[in-house]
Amino acid sequence: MARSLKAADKGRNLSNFLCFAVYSANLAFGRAYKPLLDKVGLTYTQYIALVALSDEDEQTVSALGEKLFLESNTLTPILKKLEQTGYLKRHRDPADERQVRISLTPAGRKLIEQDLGESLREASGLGDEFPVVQKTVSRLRDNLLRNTQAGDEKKR
Amino acid sequence: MARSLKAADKGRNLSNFLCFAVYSANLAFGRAYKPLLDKVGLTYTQYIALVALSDEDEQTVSALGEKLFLESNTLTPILKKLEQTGYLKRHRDPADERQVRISLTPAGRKLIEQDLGESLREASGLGDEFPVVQKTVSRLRDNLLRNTQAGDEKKR
DNA sequence: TCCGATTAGATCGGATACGATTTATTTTCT
DNA sequence: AGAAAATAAATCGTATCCGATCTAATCGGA
Repeated sequence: MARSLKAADKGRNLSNFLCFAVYSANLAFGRAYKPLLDKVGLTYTQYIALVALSDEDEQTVSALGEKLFLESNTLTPILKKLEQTGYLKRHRDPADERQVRISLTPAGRKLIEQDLGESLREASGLGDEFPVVQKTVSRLRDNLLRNTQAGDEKKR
Repeated sequence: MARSLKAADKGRNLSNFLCFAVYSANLAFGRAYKPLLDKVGLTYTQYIALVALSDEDEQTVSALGEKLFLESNTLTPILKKLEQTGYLKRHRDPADERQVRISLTPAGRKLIEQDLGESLREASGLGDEFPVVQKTVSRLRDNLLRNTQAGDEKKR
């Protein structure tokens, strides 16, 4: 019954890569959210950005980027699109014209109140493990950023 | 000691979103791999594709796509790039000219043998949990695909 | 057999990620 | 005060993802 030691057992097949599990789970989340988000005309990333913005009004682009692990090169186009769609407003901070402050509009806030992802809690099939997995994966992320060059610019 | 019920406690702040944990962990993996992959001139997705190809020679694009949860619209450009770089070869199947067969070159196989991700096992900080998390996240992915519209076209 | 349906890849357009650079503003240092 | 350094956001080019469409090859039924 024990399998012989073929190439696949050397630890290099896909299922042995944690990075692939995370990569593909992320794709799966994107697809699971798609039908829900299509109804409100949002993409997955746009939705996540709105959730982060619901924390607090008048956040700057970099503060938001810190929560989302993204920078202005990625965020600026997304925020401009969300402004066009009417879910948020952007304006330069009069006290420091370099910064752009972002706030949800009532429409944006209303959208977040709907808790679109709730139905996916069941679809995850994790049951009581749900919060544990959440914390574990978050810890994994933080460890990776801390223990690799990925977080180096922060340390300087 | 108990916090009062503010907006953040209603379950909609970022840290309560499993999808965000997965999303950001995936970003973190991409950044952790980046310095390693830069040395061999590969991107994160290209590397994952090579790992999947190391399973077996002469895979078709759709067979590879099934492993990676991707389709030809995403894979074709990546595979063409990897062919240019010299890590794989593509050729039409003479028995069915619709299909393209893909195999690693010796250079591609040599690259995979190096086990580039090994050092990240420690950086993940998961210790003995590593294989458990791997399985749990894979299960999460499979459940999401099965329990949502995301996997619907497969059922028809 | 032959024509419509199916299948496998490829192509195209829109939306992220991200390194590198640019612009505008503010801070710092003398 | 004034020039250099630092900072915040935006811009640009490359590489994914993905829906929709296209093309070429194969299959299937009357």
